[in-house]
Amino acid sequence: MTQQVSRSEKNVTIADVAARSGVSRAAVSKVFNGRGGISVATEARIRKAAEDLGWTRSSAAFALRSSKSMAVGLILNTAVADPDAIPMTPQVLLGIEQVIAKLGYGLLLHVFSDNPEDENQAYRRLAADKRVDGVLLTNARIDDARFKLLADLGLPAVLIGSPPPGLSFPHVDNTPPGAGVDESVRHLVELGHRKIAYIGGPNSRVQPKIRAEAFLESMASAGLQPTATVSIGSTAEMAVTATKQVMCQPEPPTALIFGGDVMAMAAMHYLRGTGLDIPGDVSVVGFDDQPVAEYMNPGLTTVTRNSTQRGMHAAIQLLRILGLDLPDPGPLDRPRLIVRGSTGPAADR
Amino acid sequence: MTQQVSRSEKNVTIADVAARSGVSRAAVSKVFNGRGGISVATEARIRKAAEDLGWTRSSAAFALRSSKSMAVGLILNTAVADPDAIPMTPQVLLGIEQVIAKLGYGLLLHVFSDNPEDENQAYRRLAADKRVDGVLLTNARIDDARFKLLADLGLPAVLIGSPPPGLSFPHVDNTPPGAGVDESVRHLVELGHRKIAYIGGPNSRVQPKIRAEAFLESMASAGLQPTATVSIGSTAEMAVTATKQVMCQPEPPTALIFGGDVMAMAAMHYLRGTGLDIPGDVSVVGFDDQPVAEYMNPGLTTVTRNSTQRGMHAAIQLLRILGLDLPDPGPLDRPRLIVRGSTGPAADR
DNA sequence: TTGTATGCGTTATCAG
DNA sequence: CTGATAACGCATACAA
Repeated sequence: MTQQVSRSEKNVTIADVAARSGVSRAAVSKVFNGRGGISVATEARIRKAAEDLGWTRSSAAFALRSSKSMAVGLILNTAVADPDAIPMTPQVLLGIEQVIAKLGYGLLLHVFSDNPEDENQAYRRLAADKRVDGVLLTNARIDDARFKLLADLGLPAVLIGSPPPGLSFPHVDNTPPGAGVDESVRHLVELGHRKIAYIGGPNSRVQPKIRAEAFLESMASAGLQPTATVSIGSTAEMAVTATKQVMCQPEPPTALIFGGDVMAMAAMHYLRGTGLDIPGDVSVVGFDDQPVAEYMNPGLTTVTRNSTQRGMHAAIQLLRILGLDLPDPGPLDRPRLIVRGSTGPAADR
Repeated sequence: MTQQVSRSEKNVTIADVAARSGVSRAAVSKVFNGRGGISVATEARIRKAAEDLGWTRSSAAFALRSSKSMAVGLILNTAVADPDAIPMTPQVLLGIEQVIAKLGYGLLLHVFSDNPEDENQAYRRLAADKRVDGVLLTNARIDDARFKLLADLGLPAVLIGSPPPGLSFPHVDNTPPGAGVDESVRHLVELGHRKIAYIGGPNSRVQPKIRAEAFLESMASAGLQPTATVSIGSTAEMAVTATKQVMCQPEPPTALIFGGDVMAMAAMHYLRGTGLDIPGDVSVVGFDDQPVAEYMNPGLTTVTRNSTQRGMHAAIQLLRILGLDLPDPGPLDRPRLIVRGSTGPAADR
C-alpha cells in the first residue's frame, strides 16, 4: 500500500530522497544508476526512502544532464498518393515496443508526408532536438537522402527493410531481401503455370524494386519469360488498374503475383467482377500476410513474414548501436508461403 | 544552402545564437516563445542567426525548465488472449499525429499487456516520469481503474471511445456511442429479416457492451426479439465459435451483426464452409470498415467511421485540456452503413 | 526594448 | 564510502 497517492505530489526530487535517507543527492544518484560505491545498508535505506516518497528520476533532468532521451523515434513516411495508408503493420510496432519498453525506452512516433524537402528539415530538427537517441526508418526510397543525412547528423538509425543497392546502412531484413517471391514463383510453376505476371509497388522504393527483381530472377531460373512485370504503386486502385491492363494483353497470364495482400485482394475482387474464376482461370498470390487474407473467398495464397520479429530485431539493433549490451538477435525467420485457395493448376489454354 | 552540415555540429546552444546576433540569451528565448518585447529588427536578426546555426531549443532543457514535455502518450492495452492485435487502426494514429505534429508535440507510444497490476504501476511511472503532458486512452473496460488513477495522478487524459456508464471523463465518441448499430438493424429489418443475432466483443469492455445494448434497443424499437446476443471476444476465432453456436439453434437467425469487420469476415468464411450462401441463406453485417471489407466475396456490408477524425478530435481535446487555444472540433461524423453484397432479402423459411 | 541573475533536477568530479 | 559543487540548456522575474 502506497499511502496518500494524491498528497499534493509536489515535485519530489532527488534531494527529498537524500534528506529522508540522510545521505547526499550524489549517493542517491549512484544507487539508481547502478554505479557502485554505496554500502548495502545505505542503499536499502535510500531505496526505501525513494519508494516511500514515490520518487522517480525526472526524465527531463536526466535527459538534460546525460543527453540521453531514452527514447527512439519511429519514422513513417506516408505516400502522398495514399495518405490513409501507413506503411507499417501494427505487429512491427508491437515488436519494437516489446523490446524497448522493458529497457526503459519510449517510442516516439513521427509520420512525415512524402515530401523530401520538409523531410530534410524534419530530420535536422529531430537530430537537433535530441528528443530521441536514435531512429527506426521504413520504406526506403532508391534515391533516399535520409541515409546520408542521418550519417551526417550523427543520429543512430536502423532501417526496417533493405537500403538502396550499393549503400551500406544498418538494417533488418530477410536474406535475400527478395525472399518469399521465389517461393511464390516456384509454387506456381509447380502448378503448371508458364505465363506469370508480377504487379508490385513503385520502382522508386527499394522493397518493391527488390521484389520485382527477385521475381525476374526466379522466372529466369525456371526458364520462363515473365508475361509482365508492372511496377506501379501500392494502392488497391493501382493494383486494379495494372491487373486490368495485364489481363487485356493478347496472351494474358494464368497467374498473378502481387507485391502486397491488399493489392492482391483488390485484384481478386476485380477479376471476379469480370467473370473470371479464381483459381480456375487465374491464380493469385499476395505478399505479407494480412490476417484477413485467410477469409477471402477463395482464401488468398500469400507470403507471411514474422512482423513482430522484424520490429523486435530492428529495435535490438538500434539499441545495440546505442551501446546497450544486447545479444545479436541473429537472422530473421524466413518468409513462408501459405498456400490457400487462390492458386490452382494452370488453366489449359 | 546551409553550409557545412557536418561541421562537428557540437551543441549549438541558445548562447551561440545570442552571441551571433549580438543579444542576450534572454532575448533569444523571448523570440522563440512568442513573448513580446523584442524589436522587429532584432527579432529578424535573432531568427536569422538561429536559422544559420541550425539551432533548435533543446527539448530536454525546455522540459526541465518549463515542466512541459511537449509530448502526449498513446496507451494501448492489448488483450492477453490476442497479443497480435493492437486495438487501434493506423488511421486513428494518423489523425493524432496530424494534429500534434504541427503544434510541436510528439507522440509517445505505449503498449501494455492487459494486466491491471503492472498497468497501475505503468501509469504511476508515466505520471511521475513526466515524459508526457497528457495521455490518450483506448479500449476502456467497464471496471476500468485507469480513470480514477489518472485523475488522482493529475495526468490529463482523453479517452477514445466512451467511458463506463455513470462515469464522467473527457472522451471522444459518437453520439450516441452505439451509433451505427441502429442503422444495421434498420437495414436488415427493411430487407425483411426478423430473426437477427448479434455477436460482439466482451461485455467487460465498454465499447462492445454499448454496441450490444444498442442492438437490443434497435431490435426493441422494431418490435423484434433478438435471436441471440453473444458477447464473447473480439478475435476471429471467437467470432467463429459464436457463429457456430448461434447457427445451430433450433431457429437459426437469417442475419448476423458483428462487433467488428474481422469477426464478420471470419464468420463469413466459416459460413461458406458449412455450405450456407451469403446473403441467400444468411446476411452478414460488420462494424468499422476495414479497407479490405470491400474485397470480400460478397463484399461485406459494414459500418464505417471516420477514424482519422476520431484521432484528430481526441488529440485536439487533449491539447485543449493542456491549455492550447484550439477551437472545439465539434461532433464526430456520424457512422455510415455501407451496403454491399453480404446483406440481402431474408431467406423465406 | 534589452540584459542579468537564478533555478529547474540530475549527474560527474573531486576532495574528504 | 560520502558530500559539496559545478555544469547541462533554457526560461523567467527583475533590473537597467
